[in-house]
Amino acid sequence: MRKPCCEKKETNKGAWSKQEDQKLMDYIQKHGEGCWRSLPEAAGLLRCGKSCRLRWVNYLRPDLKRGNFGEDEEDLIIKLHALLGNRWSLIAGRLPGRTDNEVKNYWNTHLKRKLVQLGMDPNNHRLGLTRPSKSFVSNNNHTYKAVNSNSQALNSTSDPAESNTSSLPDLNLDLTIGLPLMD
DNA sequence: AAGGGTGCCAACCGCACTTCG
DNA sequence: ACGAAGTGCGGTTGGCACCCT
Repeated sequence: MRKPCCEKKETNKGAWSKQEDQKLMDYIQKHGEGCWRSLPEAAGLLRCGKSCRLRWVNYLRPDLKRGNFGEDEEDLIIKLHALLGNRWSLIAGRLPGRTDNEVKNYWNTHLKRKLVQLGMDPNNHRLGLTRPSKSFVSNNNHTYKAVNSNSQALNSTSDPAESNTSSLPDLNLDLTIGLPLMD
């Protein structure tokens, strides 16, 4: 059994103060990202490394685009979710300035409901169809799993990309991931 | 004005994966 | 090859703000 990351020391929890944000930003500006475990102590923060990373990634990063999602972003999220399921980090990776947490929250609060209103099942993006949450065997003996229920969904014998093509026939998204540019 | 209900979002938790000695 | 440590990801929750009665 693995120890929790912040067991040894007393750490702050809950909302971040402005001072804490400032300390974290100052430290990362000077030293860059990484070494999250040792960062809190080095930066003078009573937080666990995980908490620091989350705060930076989801809130403090300078390239974040705050504010409402545009219609094009909504469309893209819906299409990507149809293809990838709940792979929020992958989906967020296609939306510059958006974080996985933000995309996930937006999906759960807005887009899920929107699809339901349009008569679509948010789990599989099919019109008027719902699948049971557990895996089952379909008529043609393919085993399906609910796309929403876990991250292993794409490993099932019939992945969402394949099973959703009937409702999203014209998608042509380039999902290749490029290597970061080196100097 | 007050209390309850609901929605939203930031943050936490636990697990899986990756890296390193 | 193996185990420990570090990191990332997705699900869930807590709490605040707003709305309705």
